[in-house]
Amino acid sequence: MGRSPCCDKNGLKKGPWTTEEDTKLIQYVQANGPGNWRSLPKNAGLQRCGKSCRLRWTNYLRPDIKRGRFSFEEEETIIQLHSALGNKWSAIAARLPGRTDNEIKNYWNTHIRKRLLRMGIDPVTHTRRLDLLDLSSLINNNSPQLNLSNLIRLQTLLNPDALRLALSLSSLNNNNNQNTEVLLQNLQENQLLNNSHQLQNHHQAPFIQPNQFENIINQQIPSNLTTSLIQNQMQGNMGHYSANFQENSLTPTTTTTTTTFPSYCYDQMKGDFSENSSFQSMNNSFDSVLSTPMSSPPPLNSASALLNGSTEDERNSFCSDLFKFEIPESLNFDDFM
DNA sequence: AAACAGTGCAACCGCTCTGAC
DNA sequence: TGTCAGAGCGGTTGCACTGTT
Repeated sequence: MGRSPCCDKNGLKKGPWTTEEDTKLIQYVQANGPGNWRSLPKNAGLQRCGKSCRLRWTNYLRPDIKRGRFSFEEEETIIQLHSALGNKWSAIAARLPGRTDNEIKNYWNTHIRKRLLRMGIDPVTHTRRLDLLDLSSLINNNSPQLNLSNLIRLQTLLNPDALRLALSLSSLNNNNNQNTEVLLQNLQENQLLNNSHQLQNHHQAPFIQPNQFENIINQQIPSNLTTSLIQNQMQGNMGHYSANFQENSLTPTTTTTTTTFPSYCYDQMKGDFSENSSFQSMNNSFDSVLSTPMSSPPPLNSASALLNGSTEDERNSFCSDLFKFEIPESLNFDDFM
């Protein structure tokens, strides 16, 4: 006849636990220790099934449970462990003292998963979902040059820093197909830069003008300059990728920006760079940054400082606005259909 | 102010897996 | 080897809270 049910469902209470029930369970477990859950409700005078008692104890009443919101470090740990372990919540919980598997699972499903999706990252595979932002449809790959009109249209959608970076990167290699690929990758990556930039400076960087844009496209940048520039930007402390594209940027009018990332973002950037031979030299910089011990307080402009004490919305916006575009009212969407 | 929708979280359900006996 | 209890997991529900209309 198979296994008998763990408890007689009839007559047993369900739903939220009362403080009285909690007190009974705590007192019983303190006196007798956890375990023997099937007989516990009867011995403790509880009208609950053993499984309900076990879940209540392990997920809520255990003295070592840490309540309250997840810290930024905990969140990072969850993401990194999930990328390695998958949905093994108990294994993840074992590495987060005071957190339960159920709590982590709920937090994943209600916060992190949504955030990753908004970032265009598949929460299962932890890889970027290109289908969410298929910029390739906006650029004519048959053109020997990057299609200027399309790029100008892109400029209306993307922060100018993104395009400056893209154009800088495109000068690294003379292969146009590869250029386009690199451009597409880094246009998306640089949404990170823009988003953090906005978070710190609380204002929108000015858009460059079309005539400036043509000058940018026509300008040739020595590849070693650009590479060293980007390498220099990776000398941020505390494991944060600090990018300052401004001093050597292609437009002289904007202010210096420093950009920081959660280390989770480094993995993505590092992976992206490693896929392209033009950027392999950057990997050492990533490695040195990632191996920097977190031994001193983070700078005020670090992601930790920004996120730990900020609101949930702010934390969301830090990573979730990666694909947020400014769309001018005059934009004709038919052009993209 | 009330109705409604969206969100977060505790708790539950059903199932599988594991280890002890 | 089969049974059982405990543990773990994915999915779901119900409710309280909050923001919007």
